[in-house]
Amino acid sequence: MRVTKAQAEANRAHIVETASSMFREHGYDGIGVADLMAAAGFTHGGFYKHFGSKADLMTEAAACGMTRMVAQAASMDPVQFVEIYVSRRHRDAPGKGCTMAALGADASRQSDDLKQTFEKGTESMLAALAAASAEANDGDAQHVRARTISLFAHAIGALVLSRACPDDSALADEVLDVCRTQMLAQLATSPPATESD
Amino acid sequence: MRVTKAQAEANRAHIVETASSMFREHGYDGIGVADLMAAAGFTHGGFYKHFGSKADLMTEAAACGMTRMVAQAASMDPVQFVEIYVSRRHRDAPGKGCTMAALGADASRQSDDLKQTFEKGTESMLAALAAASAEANDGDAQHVRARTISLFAHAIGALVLSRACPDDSALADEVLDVCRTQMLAQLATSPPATESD
DNA sequence: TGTACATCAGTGAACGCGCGTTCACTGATGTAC
DNA sequence: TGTACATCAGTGAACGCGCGTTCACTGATGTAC
Repeated sequence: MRVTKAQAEANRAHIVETASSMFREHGYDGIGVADLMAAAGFTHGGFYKHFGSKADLMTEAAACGMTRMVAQAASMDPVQFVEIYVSRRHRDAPGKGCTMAALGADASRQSDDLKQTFEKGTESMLAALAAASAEANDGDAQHVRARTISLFAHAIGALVLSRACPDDSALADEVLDVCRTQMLAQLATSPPATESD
Repeated sequence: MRVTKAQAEANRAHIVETASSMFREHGYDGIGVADLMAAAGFTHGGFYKHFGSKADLMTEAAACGMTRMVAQAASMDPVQFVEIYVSRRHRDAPGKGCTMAALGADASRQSDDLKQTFEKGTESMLAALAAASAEANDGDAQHVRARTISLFAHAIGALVLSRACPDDSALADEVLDVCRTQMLAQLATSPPATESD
């Protein structure tokens, strides 16, 4: 049952998107090629017509997930970003959320190829966040970048810490609330001249 | 070859400690029972004389790793903690480092049993960090706790983000440096009355 | 303090299952004339 | 525009390997007398 070239490309893209979500939900080792293909509506045999290996799909899925998140972040100011990112909604739906928070720790044990994708995605993310931030604090790009990196790391940590708690854990919610408040307070302060380097 | 009861307990503890380190390095799915036992100096057959399952060992290893870290943190003030935790040395040696940073994301996809261990460990960690912090800011325990949670999350995020980058990545180092600076600046400011809730 | 027996930590082979990957096959699509 | 043939996306069975777990066995330790 050969399929239109355009259809084949669409199918491939659909597999990548499905995999991106499933990997975030279950981790790279928590979901198999057969299950991924089934979730996308195919049988596992055709997998290698599209990808060289599961590792290749992991890389493509990471790039896909990062790109999608960057597109979202680009349309927000930092305050909106924090409110959406550091939320129960995000924490409870990793399949729809940030690839770095869900898979960053996994990536650290995978190939440099995959890590390069994470690094590139991070740079894109920082650019998107800094662009919105720069409007307020234009002038000191270095400083904006530093604040943006710190903000992103803080948000990731809040999600990781909150997700490591059991369901209905009071601490899990407290972590999100406390970190969100802290981050918003941080954003509210105009860039202080506390810079040293 | 039966072994002294005391020796058996020592062996068991050694397996747990070895596993704690190996899990942090390779992830829960990245290392097998046979390899863990071999690393501890045994063959895999005896594993089930000590543990009911691999999942049980995961929980014990997490508790062990957390306890060890809490003991370290208890002897530091927050500034020391930040300087040691948010460092290249820590990032590059996950097997000797923080269980939450290495396995928190993995834990979120595991049993509630394991997550409860992570939650308990986190509470102990917060207590240890807050104890040192409280000396300076005694009075407002609520506020100290909030700052401590935020600090810990920030530190975890910095490590996760840095580790997701390839070896010799400039961004990986930048993330650590920027976050460390930010966190130390945060600690330097006396508790501001910015509290709202 | 000895002796006989039960216990059980540790060994190494084996089992069974799941997973990544391969392969022969199908039949619609693409292409050459 | 038709026709004949090559291509190749997708199917489903099969392979081989690794992993968690089980089991029969060993022999030193613990225990009862």
